[in-house]
Amino acid sequence: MRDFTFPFSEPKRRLLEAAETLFADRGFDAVSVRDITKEAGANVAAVNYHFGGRDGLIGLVVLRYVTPVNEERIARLDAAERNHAGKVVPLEELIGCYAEPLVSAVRRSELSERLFYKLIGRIFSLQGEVPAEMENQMKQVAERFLRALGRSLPEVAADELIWRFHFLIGAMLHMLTHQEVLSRVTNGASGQPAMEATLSRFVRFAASGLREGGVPAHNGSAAPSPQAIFDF
Amino acid sequence: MRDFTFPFSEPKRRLLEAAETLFADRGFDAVSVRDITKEAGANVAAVNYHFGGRDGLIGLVVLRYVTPVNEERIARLDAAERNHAGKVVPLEELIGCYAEPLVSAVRRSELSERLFYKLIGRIFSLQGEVPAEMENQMKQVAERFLRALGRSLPEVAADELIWRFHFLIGAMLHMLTHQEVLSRVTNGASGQPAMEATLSRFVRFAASGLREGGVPAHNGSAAPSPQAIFDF
DNA sequence: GTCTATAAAAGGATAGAC
DNA sequence: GTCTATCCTTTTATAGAC
Repeated sequence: MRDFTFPFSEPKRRLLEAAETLFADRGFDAVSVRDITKEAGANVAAVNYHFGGRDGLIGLVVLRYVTPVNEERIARLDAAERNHAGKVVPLEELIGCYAEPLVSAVRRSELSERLFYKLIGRIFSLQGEVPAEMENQMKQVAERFLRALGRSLPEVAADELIWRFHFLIGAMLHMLTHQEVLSRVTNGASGQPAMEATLSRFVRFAASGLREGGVPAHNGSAAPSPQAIFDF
Repeated sequence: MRDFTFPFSEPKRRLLEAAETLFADRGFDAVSVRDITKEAGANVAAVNYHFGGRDGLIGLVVLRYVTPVNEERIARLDAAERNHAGKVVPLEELIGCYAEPLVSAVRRSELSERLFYKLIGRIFSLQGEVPAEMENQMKQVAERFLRALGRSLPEVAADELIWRFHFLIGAMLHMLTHQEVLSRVTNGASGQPAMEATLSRFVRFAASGLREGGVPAHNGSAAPSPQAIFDF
């Protein structure tokens, strides 16, 4: 996992931390260079000197959050495939390899859980304007996971699997980034469950959706359904 | 379904249309009042006169897109429950009542499909700063659909169902708002399927996830599973 | 590396003529 | 209702002292 914390001088680190907090809270567009330098106790010129301008800072913030997550995803997938040596990795485990690095990243972050997920949401709603390296990472991760998922779900066509994986990602991001909205909209009926419980719910939901028409649940040595059922 | 098109004068309508296009394309924060008035061929003061300022315009754009969708959701759910007179509405049909109004709204819109979904994405990434009326609508819609889903899935606990519905919403929004990203990330392997096909995939995925551990597919008179399975 | 001072542009809003 | 002209604030970026 790449370490983004070391190569930065103290003022640079403070600027970065201030930027992350403010960007998370108010959104990239709503935070000015002045807001950041003021919060960091630096002068207005500091952002230009250290990051080459506002856009350079945004790009760095984005990569600093996205890169460790994607690297951990690959590392965990490597480990899972090693552990199952040649055999198929259970679907729930694959989903865990993909989703959990996002959850564990919050612990390494200086940001609060609330702000961290808010920042993730803002990064993914940048739409077409994400840094090129972030999209490269997403490509590599998607390719690896789609290959692994394909081995676990041989009865699902490749393009069908892509879309199901896409749905999974949407559900995962929404789960993380819209917890507060859910709580408000349901008048608190969603509860305040620990992230582990929510993640477990998500994994079961997603695994079931990915299988769709195949075997309904995974219990170790269950035989996979020979054919996907399309009855809708 | 409320009609937002009638009560506006011609210049007001032009301003609104320009605002929607620009907001969709560049994001709310990135578009200035001057951009909008220039695009609409009006003068700078027009936005303030007609909408009481920039924020008023944004609020109107949001409600104009969200309200008809939510009203159609309720109308379709009403119709479905009427058609199944007292009996349980099939899960796939409920999901359709929720998701399809978003898809059919694009046809009524002056915006291209691409821009329409981009705008939807921007609205939902406003996070805590959405208009109060939008959140009220979301509350009422969620309440109605959760009740209906609960009748179709009596074996699923209420809070569990809330989270599964939350996952469904995330998958649906991501499906609509990140099609282009998916295509780029998969090097075009996701194809350019018609929205009907994608929606059908989504309905099957979501129904399967909502059932999770219950009966794997719905075929008319299938008996519901007596108990949800929690084996993860 | 860090700061102050300042340039140069763009932002929202409004007063008042028509 | 529509327009022009203008006010005032805030923005990014940089030049140049320390």
